[in-house]
Amino acid sequence: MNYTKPDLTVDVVFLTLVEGRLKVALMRRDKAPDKGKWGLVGGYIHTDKDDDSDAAAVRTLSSKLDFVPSHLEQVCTEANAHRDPRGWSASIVYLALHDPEALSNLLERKDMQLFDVEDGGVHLPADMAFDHAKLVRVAVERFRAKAGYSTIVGHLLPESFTLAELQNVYELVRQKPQNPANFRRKILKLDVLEPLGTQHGSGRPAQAYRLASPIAYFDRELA
Amino acid sequence: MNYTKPDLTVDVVFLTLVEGRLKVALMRRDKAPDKGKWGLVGGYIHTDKDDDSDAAAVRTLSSKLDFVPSHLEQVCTEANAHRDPRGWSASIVYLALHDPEALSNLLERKDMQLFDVEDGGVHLPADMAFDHAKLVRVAVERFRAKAGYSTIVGHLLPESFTLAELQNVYELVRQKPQNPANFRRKILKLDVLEPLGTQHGSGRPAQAYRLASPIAYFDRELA
DNA sequence: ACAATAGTGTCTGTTAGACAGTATTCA
DNA sequence: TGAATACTGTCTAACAGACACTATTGT
Repeated sequence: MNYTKPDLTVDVVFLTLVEGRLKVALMRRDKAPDKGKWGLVGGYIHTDKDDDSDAAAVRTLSSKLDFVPSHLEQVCTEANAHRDPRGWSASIVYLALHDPEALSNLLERKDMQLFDVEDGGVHLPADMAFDHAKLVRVAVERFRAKAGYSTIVGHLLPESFTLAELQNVYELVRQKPQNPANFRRKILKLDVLEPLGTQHGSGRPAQAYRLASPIAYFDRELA
Repeated sequence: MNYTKPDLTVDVVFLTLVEGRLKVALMRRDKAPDKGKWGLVGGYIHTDKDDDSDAAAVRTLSSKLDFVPSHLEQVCTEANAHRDPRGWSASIVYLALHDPEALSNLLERKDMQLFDVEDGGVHLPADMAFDHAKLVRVAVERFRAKAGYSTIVGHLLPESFTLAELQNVYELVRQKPQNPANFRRKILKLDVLEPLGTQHGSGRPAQAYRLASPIAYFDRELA
């Protein structure tokens, strides 16, 4: 058994929704390699502190952003000889989602910024660290796909939301307009929402809902 | 940066279909730890030989089984402090599929055997190595789910197959009987099959097909 | 001719999509 | 009262599921 062990890291693609556009949180790297470039929130797995890779992702988010998002799931593992100039390396990629409300204080940090991932990522920084542009693309693709057959998009909204808000998020993520009457019927029939109070806006007040469980799956594409 | 690097391995859940039952290929471990127990086809990533983790999976299959399956995809990565008694370890889990035809010669090897994964895995060996029982469960679950909205099950059949054969596989994997007339209409309308010649059996000969592409996805559950 | 398997026609209930209409609030 | 937004009713076309029927082979 003579071979060098690869490095093992976690990288988190943290998405949120600002002004109707999907954004990813990137941090400016303060260390070589790729110092100064924008990269994902990530870091080495610490075998002395992390019980498993999920815990490593949570610890990384806590320590770098001081924040734990409402949804976190593993996407894939990117592992090859070329992604890091230092040599063979593996990164367990996570997708994180949270509503933007709680993020305002994070945005004042100079080393973190939200970048628009819409339009195929043309608004991302031109020279991102390592293969992180690809990791963003893969995670966003997975997210858009999963949005079609699950309630995952609920995590981009505050806990309590109206059907109009939910429909709006579906439309943004799936890039397809929905008919309000049909959207309402479809999602209510799925029985995944729990009614809360009413929410007041500029017209008739709307019934508020929350997700009955963190995530539910459908057997057909909803939107 | 002071921490010990975790071990990084690939483990392949190799499934095939024998006598109408889904089987997984397991090998008897010839080394400690867990020597003598049944485990997945797997091994360390060799940073000197493997360009990426997919290549490591292929090399492992080639060297241990002398065989490369028709379908191979990454499922997830299981990474924690407890799965290997030697310490923190990460395994990139792969799902592999192949029709059983080419496997007959492999079955004569004493260190490899096919185990039935049906009925919730009750026919698997009682004491499997490491967390491999869980890895089998996760990969089989993923496979059954993906079978519902893709042509992935085609890889459990020879390249050329009839609709009756395909329907049979769907029924086995999804554990739900299908109406032949409706199944035929649904799958043909999806336009994922390419007609070949005809295949003769004990009644009227059937049109043979093959997958038009290695895998295609549907927007609703097919079966 | 008959058994066996492949494939088609057609009816019915359910669902998706379109869109008109009603309900409830605020200014 | 009117603007704005929430919600409901209803029509139609498409589709899923059930099942009766026809087609083509081997024996």
